[in-house]
Amino acid sequence: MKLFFTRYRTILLTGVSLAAMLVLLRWLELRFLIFDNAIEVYIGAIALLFTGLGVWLALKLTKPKTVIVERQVFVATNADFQLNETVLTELGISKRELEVLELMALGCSNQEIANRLFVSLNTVKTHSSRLFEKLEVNRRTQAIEKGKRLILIP
Amino acid sequence: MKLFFTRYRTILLTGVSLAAMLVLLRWLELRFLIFDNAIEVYIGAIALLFTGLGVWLALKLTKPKTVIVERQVFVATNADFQLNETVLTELGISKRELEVLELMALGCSNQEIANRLFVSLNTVKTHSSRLFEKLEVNRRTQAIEKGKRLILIP
DNA sequence: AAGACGGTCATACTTTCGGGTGATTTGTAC
DNA sequence: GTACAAATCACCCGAAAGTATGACCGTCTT
Repeated sequence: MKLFFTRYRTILLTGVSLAAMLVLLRWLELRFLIFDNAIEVYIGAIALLFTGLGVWLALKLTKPKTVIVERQVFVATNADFQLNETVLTELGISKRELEVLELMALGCSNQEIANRLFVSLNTVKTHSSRLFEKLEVNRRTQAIEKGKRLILIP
Repeated sequence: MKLFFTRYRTILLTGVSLAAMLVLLRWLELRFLIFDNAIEVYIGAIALLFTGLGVWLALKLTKPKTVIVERQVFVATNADFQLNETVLTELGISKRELEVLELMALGCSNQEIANRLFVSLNTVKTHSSRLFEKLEVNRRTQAIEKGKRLILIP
């Protein structure tokens, strides 16, 4: 139950808020029928409400406009990186685990890795902890160091 | 196919729920047309209009979200490590801070660094936190990555 | 002498990590 | 068609990491 809620939280909340809005509309409609001199207030409320809805929709659905800000960065040329697949198979490290390791080495937090791989934070934790077992380390920094030594990452 | 679904689940479901909402609105509109007078149609038009206004407002007034793209400037591959002292002095990184960075890159925890340098855990935290400021990073993994790129550590 | 700087340490607090456990689903190999 | 590995996700809890702030003490400079 809790699982279901966390998984579809956004959708549920969206649904609930829409429903609430409809109820509110209905209520306003009833009030309007009773006090029929309040039409301007009613219209105003509607306008406000749906302006808000529009803003929300736009913010929710727009893709971020990308403004490219160039910044010079020093980078060591590791063009000679050749993944050591032998070690990879020997240690039984899966594709996904390697991806996690790569992102770790770039300095990503677990949450950032989760966002990039389109999986949950818990999944990343599972991957990383399996990875640590296979690399026989306890920390992500050690994993990065060992990964570089074993040529699993550039 | 299934992969596609899982990856874009949120987006798909959002789309579906929006579609459902539109259908609902359409249905309500029809009800109004059939059973009631034109006032509801009017209200509906207002709602639509102001939803549009909201969208327009949001799009017009929202600051563009900036995505910083780093342009890579290649630097000679240093097979044998040669500390980049220029960057070191430019960023104002002290000797002690560099030592902490080196040990971090070896995978040491703060406590281990403290033991190795014969200082307290809190001191290591202070050093690392100053280091992060100077390197403009938030995590030790990012510090390691940037340190390697700037050739502060091998 | 005053100030800047680097190094040291502390307290208090928040966030992130990592370990442990259990579960479902899916694709593949047998 | 079942057995298995890989991938996914959840929950709990304690440890580690990181933030913010303040303080003290040498050394070096002006």
